[in-house]
Amino acid sequence: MKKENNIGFKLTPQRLAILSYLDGNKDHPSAEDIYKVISKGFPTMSLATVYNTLDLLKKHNGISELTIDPDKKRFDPNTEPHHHLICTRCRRIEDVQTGFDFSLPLNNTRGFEITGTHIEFYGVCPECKKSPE
Amino acid sequence: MKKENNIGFKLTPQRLAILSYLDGNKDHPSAEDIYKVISKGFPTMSLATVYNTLDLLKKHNGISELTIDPDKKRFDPNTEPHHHLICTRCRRIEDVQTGFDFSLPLNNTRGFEITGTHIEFYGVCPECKKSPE
DNA sequence: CTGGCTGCAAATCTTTTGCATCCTG
DNA sequence: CAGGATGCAAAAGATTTGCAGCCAG
Repeated sequence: MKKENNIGFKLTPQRLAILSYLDGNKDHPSAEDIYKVISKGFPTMSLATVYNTLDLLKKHNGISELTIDPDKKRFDPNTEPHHHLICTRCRRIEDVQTGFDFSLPLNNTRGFEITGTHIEFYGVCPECKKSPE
Repeated sequence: MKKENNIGFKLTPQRLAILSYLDGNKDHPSAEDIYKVISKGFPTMSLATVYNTLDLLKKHNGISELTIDPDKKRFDPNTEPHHHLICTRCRRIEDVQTGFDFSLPLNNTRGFEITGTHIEFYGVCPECKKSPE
């Protein structure tokens, strides 16, 4: 079988490692996070390759890039529309499935043609609530 | 923007320049944007001072930091709760006043204690709609 | 005089890019 | 051999930090 998938790029061992790490991952990892984990069992992995692969996946709609974290980009293998719960203490990010979709009242769109909506719910997660401040 | 800034820190000329530039500003400028504008009429302004002042304002709730732009932090002198319309082509960001506040259904909070909500509406602004792609 | 502020430069951190090398077909 | 992929290192951008000098109270 050809080492090529249906969307036009080669599935090299490095890319497979990244793909399998991301598959089903709910941690919204950064490029660095991904690199650290994968390079343990895959010493030749390069950070540049991680970024390359993430770009590739982004372009092919395999992942989405989150702008939630002010310090770095995070990536989400869940490309279905959904929202996020963000802990303001530990920066944990959890998915919130939609099912309560929300539209901007038409008189408020300022002439924009709306193509998507993302809601961020900020709060304190159960873990952090246990310890004061 | 809150004008209680006398409490706790000095209003130096540099800080006043930054404050007056931000006051009422609807452009959601980055630190660099602020620096570029102010340093024209204020040649001794330093980028570090811009960052220092922005940090100070952030701590005193005079501004909020937006995580909307993947490439850099942007700052918003409007500290009232509100949401944003983001043009995916030109990256323009416009305010959307609330008035349709939105709560996460209780059974979805995953144990988080919600403290705030921010909605991002993505779309194409009137200007960008004029020109194809 | 003292402490806070400024501005410069250096340092950090994240992300991108250039390029030589290495497959793989 | 050709083209894509990898990995290293350098570059680029944004932000932070260290520090000496300055200024106001």
